[in-house]
Amino acid sequence: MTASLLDAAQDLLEEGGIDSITVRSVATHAGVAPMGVYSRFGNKDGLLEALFVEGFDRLQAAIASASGPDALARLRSGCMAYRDFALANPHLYELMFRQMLELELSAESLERAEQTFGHLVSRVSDAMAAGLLARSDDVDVAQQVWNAIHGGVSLELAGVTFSSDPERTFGAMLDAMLVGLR
Amino acid sequence: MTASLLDAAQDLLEEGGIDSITVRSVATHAGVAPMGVYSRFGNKDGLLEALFVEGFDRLQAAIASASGPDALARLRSGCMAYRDFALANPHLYELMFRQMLELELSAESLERAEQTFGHLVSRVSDAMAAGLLARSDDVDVAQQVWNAIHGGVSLELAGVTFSSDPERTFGAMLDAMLVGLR
DNA sequence: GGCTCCTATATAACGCTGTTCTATAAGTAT
DNA sequence: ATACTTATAGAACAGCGTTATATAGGAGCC
Repeated sequence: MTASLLDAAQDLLEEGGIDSITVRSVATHAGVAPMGVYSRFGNKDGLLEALFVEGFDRLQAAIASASGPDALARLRSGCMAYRDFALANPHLYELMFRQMLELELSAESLERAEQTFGHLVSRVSDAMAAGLLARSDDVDVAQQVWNAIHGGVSLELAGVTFSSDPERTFGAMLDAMLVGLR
Repeated sequence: MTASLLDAAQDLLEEGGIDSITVRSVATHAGVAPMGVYSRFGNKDGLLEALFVEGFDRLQAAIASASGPDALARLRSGCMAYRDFALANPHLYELMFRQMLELELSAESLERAEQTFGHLVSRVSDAMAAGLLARSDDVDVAQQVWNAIHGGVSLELAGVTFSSDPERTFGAMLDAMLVGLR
């Protein structure tokens, strides 16, 4: 039941964006009465929070699956996977970062999101250990990288791209960043 | 009348965020009946679009006012001014980029936003002309810079900063970016 | 000046939203 | 088999954006 509600919400999200997720639409799509959302998730925000967590888990898996010949290549590959995930799940990505602004999320949910960031920190740390990035605070550098890739993805999803080849521009930004951090 | 409605909307936006902007609340705050919003702006989206345009105009002014001893310093200073603007007007900044996703804006409104980007392109172009950045497509490079600073600002506004000193981290990201583009 | 027409504003209503309340059905333990 | 707890269904409430209707005000003309 709780899974079917989540599935229904994801379907509606993919199909019609955030606004098409309403308590009634999700419940109907899952073949349940609206009250089902409240008994399972407390309220609509609880349902959105579950989507938030699932989104970060999937994002983390996408980053983790990236590979490469050396630590810096794996970092770069993970960042490209980050972009691929966002472009493949635009509405989910939007929801994940909008909820961060609007909802006050539970400690557990925030930790799930931080775990994803932790993966990025590890990759940065590995690259530093391999001498491929200048040694400094790995969390700080990971934050800088995340800033850049999140911005690139956000503007691309918003349709604000003045580049003819967004993927190439994204890669070029990433390379400039990594060169500057070397 | 149309100015007082805009002022009322800005007041409510600053005070309570995007959700506190409702047709009724804005009209009441401006001492007008709800219908006034429709006669002046067509509908609520028209009002939000007016806020969007005004936001980009103010952002452009903030970037333009930045100065420095050379072209690269002026570019960097403009980026820092970009961050200052966003932190000083968090809800307005959120609205500006959310509307880009949700509303389909008029051609004129989009052009106003593009003018702001044009200022950034000019600063990049100047830095290239002065030999302080590697010569390449200025629009493409400006996009990369915008990606990075928008991401940094967005995550900071969302409260997703694992750095102890966000301003320093933002500056470090910017420097890494500019070094990589040299 | 008085009358007509047009425009703009106010009021009420419609359909939608999230949420809550009440009553009914189902399932379990004794 | 009965009693009690739990979950579900349905209606109802306040708020939202929007629309339709009715009323007031001002401009143009005789």
